[in-house]
Amino acid sequence: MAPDRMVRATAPTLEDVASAAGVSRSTASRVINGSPHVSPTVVRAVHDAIDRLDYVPNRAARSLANRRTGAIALVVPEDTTRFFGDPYFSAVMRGISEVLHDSDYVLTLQLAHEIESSAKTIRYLRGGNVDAALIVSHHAGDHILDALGGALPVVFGGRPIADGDSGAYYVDVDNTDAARRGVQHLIDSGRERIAHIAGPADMPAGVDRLEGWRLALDGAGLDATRVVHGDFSRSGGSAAMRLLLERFPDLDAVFAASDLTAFGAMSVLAGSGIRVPRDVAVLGFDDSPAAAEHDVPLTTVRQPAVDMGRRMATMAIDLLAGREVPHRAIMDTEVVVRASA
Amino acid sequence: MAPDRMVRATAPTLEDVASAAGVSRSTASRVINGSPHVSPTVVRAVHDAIDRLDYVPNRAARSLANRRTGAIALVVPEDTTRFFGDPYFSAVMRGISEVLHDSDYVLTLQLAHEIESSAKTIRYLRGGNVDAALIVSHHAGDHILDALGGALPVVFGGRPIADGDSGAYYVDVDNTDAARRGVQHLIDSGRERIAHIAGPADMPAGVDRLEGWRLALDGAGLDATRVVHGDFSRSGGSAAMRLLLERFPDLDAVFAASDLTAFGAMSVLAGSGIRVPRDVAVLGFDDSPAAAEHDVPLTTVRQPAVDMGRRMATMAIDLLAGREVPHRAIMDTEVVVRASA
DNA sequence: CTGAAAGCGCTTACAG
DNA sequence: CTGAAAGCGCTTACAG
Repeated sequence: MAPDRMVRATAPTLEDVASAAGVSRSTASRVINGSPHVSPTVVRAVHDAIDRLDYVPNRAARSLANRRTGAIALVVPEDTTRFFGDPYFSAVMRGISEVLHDSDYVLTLQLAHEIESSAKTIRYLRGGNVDAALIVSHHAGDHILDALGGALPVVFGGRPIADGDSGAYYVDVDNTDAARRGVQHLIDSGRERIAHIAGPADMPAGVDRLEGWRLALDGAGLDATRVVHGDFSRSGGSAAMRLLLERFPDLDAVFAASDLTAFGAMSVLAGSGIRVPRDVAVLGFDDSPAAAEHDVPLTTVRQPAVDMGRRMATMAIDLLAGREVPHRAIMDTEVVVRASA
Repeated sequence: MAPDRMVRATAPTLEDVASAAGVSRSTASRVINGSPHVSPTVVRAVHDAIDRLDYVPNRAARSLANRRTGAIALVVPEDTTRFFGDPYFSAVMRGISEVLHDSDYVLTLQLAHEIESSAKTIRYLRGGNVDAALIVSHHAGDHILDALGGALPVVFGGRPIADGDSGAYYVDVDNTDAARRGVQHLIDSGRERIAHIAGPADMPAGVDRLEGWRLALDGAGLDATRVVHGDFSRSGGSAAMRLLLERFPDLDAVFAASDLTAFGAMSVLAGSGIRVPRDVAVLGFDDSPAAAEHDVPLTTVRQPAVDMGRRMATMAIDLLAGREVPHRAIMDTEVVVRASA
């Protein structure tokens, strides 16, 4: 077989496999696609032939014949600098990539960095280039869904804006409750003047976490006015912390809407000679890899980002397989207590 | 036309375009592929038909017929946490994505996060699923090239390890000279005890920058012994800085092998009450977006990461188009002086 | 359980 | 400059 393999200039086709196994093309195809109605002997023979010939099905031919592309798009409608700078997104992406890697789908990447490129992306998605789309963003809205017009299954990472009757599929956490529980930890450990560096007011994750903070404080009869908006970024956290210090110098705790925000805040606190957690407790949100490694290990609300990515991919695959899939998957969160609070 | 479009359940094919334009399928195909031998009138008619029908060529059919996939793979053989945590990589990726977005190629993503998945990646790349591969890594070696066996064009981001007669294509900067010039700036501003937090000893970028540091110090007759190895990460920078402070408490400057490393180092310096740049000057490498935004804006050696990504993609496209392409593209660097040094 | 045959939607020599 | 025809490598009813 070996010399045979070396002689052939072109890759083996299904035809080659079939004749090597002594069956028809149809049967070989059935084996490859795992059809249940094939005799064990034949299955054996075909698999042997495949191994011997080192056969890999031609994606294009298969796709043309069965009208599926075998590709799933990952769409990133965020500012890419921010996207890549946020460990939450990397983790989600990793989860997606893992699942797809173990499936027969390939992952196609669409960074919609420019405004005009988003039209191009829509065109690409509608053009039958992929079987489904995964949209990872903090603020993707329904307009994308509308623009897609149901042309293909879409799964969002994070509840899309204006999720009403849109029937969108998404995976998320209960940001409100997660934040509430995190802040409750602050309260339980005796903090009374708890500030919040919120996320953007136009993103569900930002709004919901702010709401959770408020709920916890209200529940404890504490003042919920010490709030400043950040943008989930590190530098935004620094700026917000400076503002907070100026406006509410009496604060004894800060709940940052993201770990990145918390890091920025902590660097300002350190620069101001304020000790964490002695003077000010700091609570983050994410439990990114850096949280545990920080100088002062960060107490934070963990959301299972990698799992969320895995789930997104799995939902898409299930949808494509025609399985029943719930529209929303809400993952568990957990308050991870370390040194900062 | 409109009602016609709404009635048809299935997407228009080349056949539809051809008949709408009153030409044969062959001719329509020629127009679409920009063949020079078509009469202007016909070109017009076909384009009109395309617009009217909102025609998008079927990728699979085209690929099957012309034996090209129209896809380029982005392979990331790095620990993904690190990959996404490093702004250099995001920038490269962005550049790649931009160019491909404007081309007819789609970007396919292969995160080779697990050891075993790398075999799968190789299989995928060899299996005719993509036309070319872009490998972005700090330490990709020739074994990948060997494993690929010349099955498809490959362009590396960063000089691959053991780049001898391998004939690899890559884009990079002259790390040695860039580092040398950066350190020279430190020397020119009067620093005399200049330490270095190096990158890993098994990565070209780490080794070359270390060499550049050494060259500059040697050239000035300064001592080149204050060195500790980091890993390009922020936490690695912190750890290395602590070590440096312990072993060489007299240092008056630090050249960090990456901006991330510099940030980690600066946080330790701040924590130790050491002022930057007054007590210790800090020089980074990258000029990542965060460099300018840092509390103490970072003086650093800029490498044009986005452009490097663009170049990688362009090289691959040129290679696929059969154009002559130099094996290496070395991009310019620049010492960006800000506050930290 | 298996095979012959049609068909997926393009591209590309080959003639003219 | 243009068309008829073959072919790319699969999948999938349709028979048997």
